Amino acid sequence: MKFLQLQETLRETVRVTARNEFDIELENVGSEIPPKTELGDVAFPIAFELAKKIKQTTGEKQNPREIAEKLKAALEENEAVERVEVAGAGYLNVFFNRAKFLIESANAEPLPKLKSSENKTSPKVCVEHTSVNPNKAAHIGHVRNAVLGDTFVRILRAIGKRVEIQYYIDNTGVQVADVVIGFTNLENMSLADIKNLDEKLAAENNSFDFYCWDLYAKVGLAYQTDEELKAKRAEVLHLIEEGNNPTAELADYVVTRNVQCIVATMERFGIRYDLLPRESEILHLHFWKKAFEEMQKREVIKFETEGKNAGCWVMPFELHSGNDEHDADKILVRSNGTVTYTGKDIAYQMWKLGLLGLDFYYNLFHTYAGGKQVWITTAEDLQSENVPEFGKNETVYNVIDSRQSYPQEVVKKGVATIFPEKGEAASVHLSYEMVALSPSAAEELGFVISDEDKQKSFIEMSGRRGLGVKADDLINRLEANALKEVEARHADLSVEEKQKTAHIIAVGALRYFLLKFTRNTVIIFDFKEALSFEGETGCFCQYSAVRANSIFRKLSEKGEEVSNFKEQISDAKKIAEIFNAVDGNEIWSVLTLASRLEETVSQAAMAIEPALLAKYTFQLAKAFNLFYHNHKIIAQENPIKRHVLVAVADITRRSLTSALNTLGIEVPERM
RNA sequence: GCACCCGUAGCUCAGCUGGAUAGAGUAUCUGACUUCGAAUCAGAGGGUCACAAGUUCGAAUCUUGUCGGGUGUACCA
Repeated sequence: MKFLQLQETLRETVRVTARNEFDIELENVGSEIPPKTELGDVAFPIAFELAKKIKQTTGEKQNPREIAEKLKAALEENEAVERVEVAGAGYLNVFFNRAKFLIESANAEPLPKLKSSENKTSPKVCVEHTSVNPNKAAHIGHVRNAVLGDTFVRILRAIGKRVEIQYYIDNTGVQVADVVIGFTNLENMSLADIKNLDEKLAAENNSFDFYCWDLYAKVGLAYQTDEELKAKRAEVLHLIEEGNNPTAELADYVVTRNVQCIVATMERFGIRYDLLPRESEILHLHFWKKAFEEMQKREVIKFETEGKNAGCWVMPFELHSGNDEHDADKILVRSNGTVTYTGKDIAYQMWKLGLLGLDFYYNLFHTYAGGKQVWITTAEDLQSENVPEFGKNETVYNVIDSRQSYPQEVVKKGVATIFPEKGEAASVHLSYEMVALSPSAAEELGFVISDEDKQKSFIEMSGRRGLGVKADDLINRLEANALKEVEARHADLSVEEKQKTAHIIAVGALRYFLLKFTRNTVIIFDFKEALSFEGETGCFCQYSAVRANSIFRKLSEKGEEVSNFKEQISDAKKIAEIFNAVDGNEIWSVLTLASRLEETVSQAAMAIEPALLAKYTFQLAKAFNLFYHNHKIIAQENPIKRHVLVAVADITRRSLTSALNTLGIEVPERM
């Protein structure tokens, strides 16, 4: 809608007037939403600032109210503006022409369809998220990562960006080695045995990643007493990295099966990927070697010949001053010649930004329902056809929890040091705080909590300890609860419809629960709160949209279609009377709130904060519920008022639906 | 030690680049289904915005300090 543009136009008017009348250049003109509709639709507390600046430049003392009067006249020239009031010590409160606004909004899209997201030549950005190690099932912490990443993707697309979604597969890390050791040493299984087990699990309706979850925890436990087993880890890790041997083959099977499970889990939450880049290819296709050469050529790393880092290649840093215990420099190549994770990450980041000069080979990994494809990298050229163009991104957003902000800083600064022409702005760490368990939630999961842990306000989840809420378990519980509610309300629906509805509600509940917290808030997981369908929840927002839709279903049954109403919304004078009536402000405030979606999405994109959109969606749903209770639409007798109410309800439900979809939440038919 | 994050109602959290009377949800209490759907709505109580100083027309928001909590600071990933 045109709320955003109107606000920008008014801002420009303020800027121009300040220049012409007072010879003052205003860089950014702040605006705010007045606390009450009665105080206007947008306010500029700019006169105070102008008074100060005039005094600074000319020494002349001017009354803010007089300054505001001059701006008021200029703002009132805009025909979308009904009037401007100067309030308090110098607030400029702008009131829009309500009837005109409604007429224009009735036919506008809540989020304008932007062509550039489909334009193949416009610059592309990359969002990398999920990054669950492929050795176990995903837990709720991983889901926070994926939901944040996925929602940010939807926000970027809504503002017209082309986006590439990657899930990095760390298939040569120690976690994978640990599970491999579990299979080969604790369970004495061969690859064939594992395949048999996999089939058996599938037949029993158990999943491979859940099995690995338990096995990984067992290995962790065994390490505590079995030094010999722990020593085996380095050996297995080396074999996996090297490739082309039975251990690597076994590891590859385990990894691929886990990735399949995790991709399927995420699909349940509406999360899909474009590409799964694997660490093994970064090694085998010599990405690191190329990056290393580039760093040497540009002289941004040095070989230490003495001191405690002797024999290592390091990247010098002044990130933090460093002291006796901790070095300021970051080791990229160990003294034994192997590359650290951060080193590999720099090479990967270079590739993502199109700076490496090398590329992967690709193979189709999976085709989603509806035909969308997800690709995986390979080390050999498999002559795949119709491979999309990956990499070469303008900007890269890495969704990684805040505990990794130091290595992320190294990657960002590292790449920027190697390629000053690209700069630091191209690498964005989309950082967020972890999901932890309250001691009581951990006990509820059946874990024995130490006295020390009981004292803590929260307990970190740990794959190694098998401590965590598994994503599939949680969504299963949510679906079961939702199904009970749907059955109680809509017994007449078919089983499929009930299940589909329960699924949509469950996803809405979980996604909203994870998105309503701002990124740097630690979520202390609480079952009661996460499982709730009441209050500030996704379900609340969905319910609001469902009720709105049911009004239009009823209207449609009576043969009244929305398009007819739009045509009848034309008589500005009569519409104005409705808005000027006692309950006019209430109707108007829902309309203006519904018109702020585009602005909110753009704010969420700028601030990289999906919670802004989640909060807005809830506010809008709440405003609609109030409107719904106070105004009977179908029964409304005054025809003009009825048209206005229908138009406002329609604009609101479309905005609400768009907002929810941008959060990855669907609106069911009935619930 | 150093770096980053956090401290707002009993609890869980919002509060945008400083702006009008600090807001939600939840919990507690009270009311509303013969109505376009009660997974809803209305009302009540509940605050020294950790503490102190500073910046200014104006501070929960910015600066500094103090206290309390978290995370990181690996030749782990």
